[in-house]
Amino acid sequence: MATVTRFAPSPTGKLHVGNVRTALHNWLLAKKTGGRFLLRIDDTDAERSREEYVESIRADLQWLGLIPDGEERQSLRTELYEREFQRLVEAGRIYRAYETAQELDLKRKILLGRGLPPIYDRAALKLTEADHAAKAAAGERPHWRFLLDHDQPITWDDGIRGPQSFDPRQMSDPVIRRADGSWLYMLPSAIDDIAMGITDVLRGEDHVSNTATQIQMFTALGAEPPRFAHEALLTGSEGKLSKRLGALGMADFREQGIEPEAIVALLARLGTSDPVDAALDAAALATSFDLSRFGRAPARFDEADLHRVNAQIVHRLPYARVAHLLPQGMGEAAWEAIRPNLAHIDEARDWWNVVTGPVTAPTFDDETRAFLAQAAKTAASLDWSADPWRALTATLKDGTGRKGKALFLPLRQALTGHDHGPEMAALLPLIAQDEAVRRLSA
RNA sequence: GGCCCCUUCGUCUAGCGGUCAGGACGCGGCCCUCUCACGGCUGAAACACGGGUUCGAUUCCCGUAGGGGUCACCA
Repeated sequence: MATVTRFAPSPTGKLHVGNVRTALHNWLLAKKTGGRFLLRIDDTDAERSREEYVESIRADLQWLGLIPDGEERQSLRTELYEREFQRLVEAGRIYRAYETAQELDLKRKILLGRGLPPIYDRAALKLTEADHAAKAAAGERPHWRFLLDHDQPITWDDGIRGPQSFDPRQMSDPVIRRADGSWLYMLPSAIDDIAMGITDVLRGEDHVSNTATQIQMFTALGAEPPRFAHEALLTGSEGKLSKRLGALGMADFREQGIEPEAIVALLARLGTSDPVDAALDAAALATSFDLSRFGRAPARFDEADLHRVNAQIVHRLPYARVAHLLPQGMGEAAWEAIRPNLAHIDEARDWWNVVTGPVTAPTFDDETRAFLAQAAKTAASLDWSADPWRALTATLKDGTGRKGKALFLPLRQALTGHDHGPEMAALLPLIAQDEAVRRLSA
């Protein structure tokens, strides 16, 4: 059976590096075997879900090149949840409860105070039909809990963490539906994973305890649980996922001149034993993607690393990929000449301005001015279409005896106004001959 | 606080009782070179701490410290 993975964000905020990393890994896991990667908008929480975030999630995935092979939206699937819910009620796996949030909170605090784990006491399970009728008569509507099977130990072989086992007696029966009928995360997620044919659930380790209870849901729903893997979370340079990093969205990176390829390349490998590969094509990263290479300790995300990878990526980007981002008139030859000197694509403009001019050269001493005057004369007589830089420097070398830095640096400075920059052999042909002569004569 | 996971160069990590503790990124040096970048060579750089077990611990066990996660009518 082909691999089917899913990325299931709740649209309560913008995607940050942590989310994106999980999305990417799911994409890689699916594509590695030619499987499918699905997007599921987990918007059961109507209070916190916002349409603008749904759109920004889609846009960010698009930008990153993580195109979903399908999209579902939980708020549109409540009929399915209702059906499955009824099945579980009839099977006795869901029961009614009436404690208020405040009461539950109090119970938890009491348990905690006595040094006991804050597990729900199942008081509502002991209610009789008469009790329920009385509650109803008093206008109290129940919320609903999933009944964990205490006699069924929970185990799975985690793709990253290895064999896992949980004792359901140590866990609370999760509330799955509010009194107003709205859904909580836990059950719809399991129902959808079944309905969508998800074979592999890869998510952050903040979900391991959810996996434990959801495994019982899969079983109760009559389905074989998918494979699970939980990756260690990312931390910022000062531990945790810093507030700053958590708040940084893809749009912020975009504005900083970070290319999606750089984010993909770094996040694909960070926390694994594979070296970062500045690949332009995410599919190439998928081939070597392997859960067994993941560490179990939280990895640090360093923005400086991202900028470094970005520079490597920019140095490899083909003209076709960037043409629409370049200044008017800047062609492929110019891009290839300038590209190695860029950390960000938009810096191409600076070097293109050097090509088109005007440039401001430093002040030269008399001897150098004489040399440059001779260079101007030579340049004027050259065939500009035939490697003018080589011809120019060769002629001047013979004519003046200058060599090395003394030969090249003044020419570079006069022609570009800088003492560093792209290779002159590639840059000079881009500068018009008369313009070059003018700069050398100035 | 309970439970779970984790701790090897600055960073990401390999290691699965005996290794000069390896690689990658970064950093230093050299080479290449008109500059920057690339590339090549090279150098510095780590087993959190304390007890065990063992002929021998980075590796196994216990403890301490530290980090992360989780214990919601959030996802």
